[in-house]
Amino acid sequence: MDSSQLLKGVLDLAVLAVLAERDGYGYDVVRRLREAGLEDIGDASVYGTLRRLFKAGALTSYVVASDEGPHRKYYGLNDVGRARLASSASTWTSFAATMNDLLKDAAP
Amino acid sequence: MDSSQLLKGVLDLAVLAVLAERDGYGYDVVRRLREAGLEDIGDASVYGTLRRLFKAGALTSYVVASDEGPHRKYYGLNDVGRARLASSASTWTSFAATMNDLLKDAAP
DNA sequence: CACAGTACTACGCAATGCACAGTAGCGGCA
DNA sequence: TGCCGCTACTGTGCATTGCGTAGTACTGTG
Repeated sequence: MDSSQLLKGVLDLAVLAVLAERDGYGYDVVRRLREAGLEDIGDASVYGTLRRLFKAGALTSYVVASDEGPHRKYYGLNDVGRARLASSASTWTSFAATMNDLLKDAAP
Repeated sequence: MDSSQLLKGVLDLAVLAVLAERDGYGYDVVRRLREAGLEDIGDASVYGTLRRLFKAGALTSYVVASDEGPHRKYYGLNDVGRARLASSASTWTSFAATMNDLLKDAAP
């Protein structure tokens, strides 16, 4: 099964979760998500998600010059983002529990 | 958070799971999914999924007359469907585990 | 200077859940 | 009889969103 569809609606949550640990810029978020196990994630998806979340008012953004490459656009959570993370996380948790029950009944 | 996006890529799995318990027709599958906890599921989504899975060769289909309403189009798993259920279930399980780890780190 | 790695942007596609509308059979009720 | 509500299914079109691809641009290395 292609796991890409599983990310729908969850990528926001995943991005918020890694930014909750510490601020990060796009390329960095991609690497952290891949290290966390989301290996097949596309970089364009992450950049798109960051822009969406920022546009939705859930993230702060500041540019930092780097001496190891181009400038870096850092993102961090604000109050809206933290609230969104909390609410999304609880929705995810109960949804995952429901799915696990379903699967348990089907394949005991 | 809107849970509808969470269903992306998982509705197939949920439908396969309920059909693994026993054959069912569209309306019945909708009810069973709602009882299982997927309360906001739309009926058109389920009918669409059943058609998609059938077209993909994962389901058998037979029509049964009913004396309590219109005819009922039953669906059941075949070998392809069972294989798909097993593979999707394992993908889901590991994906869910990854997400739970991510969330645990973010909100300990 | 070519090239690899880093970092970001923009465009368009494909999958899919869902709303809405339509068709149709059945039983109950006034 | 006529209407309503429940059951049951189909078809159309839309919105969201992850991703592929291409393009821009900076830095250090050989």
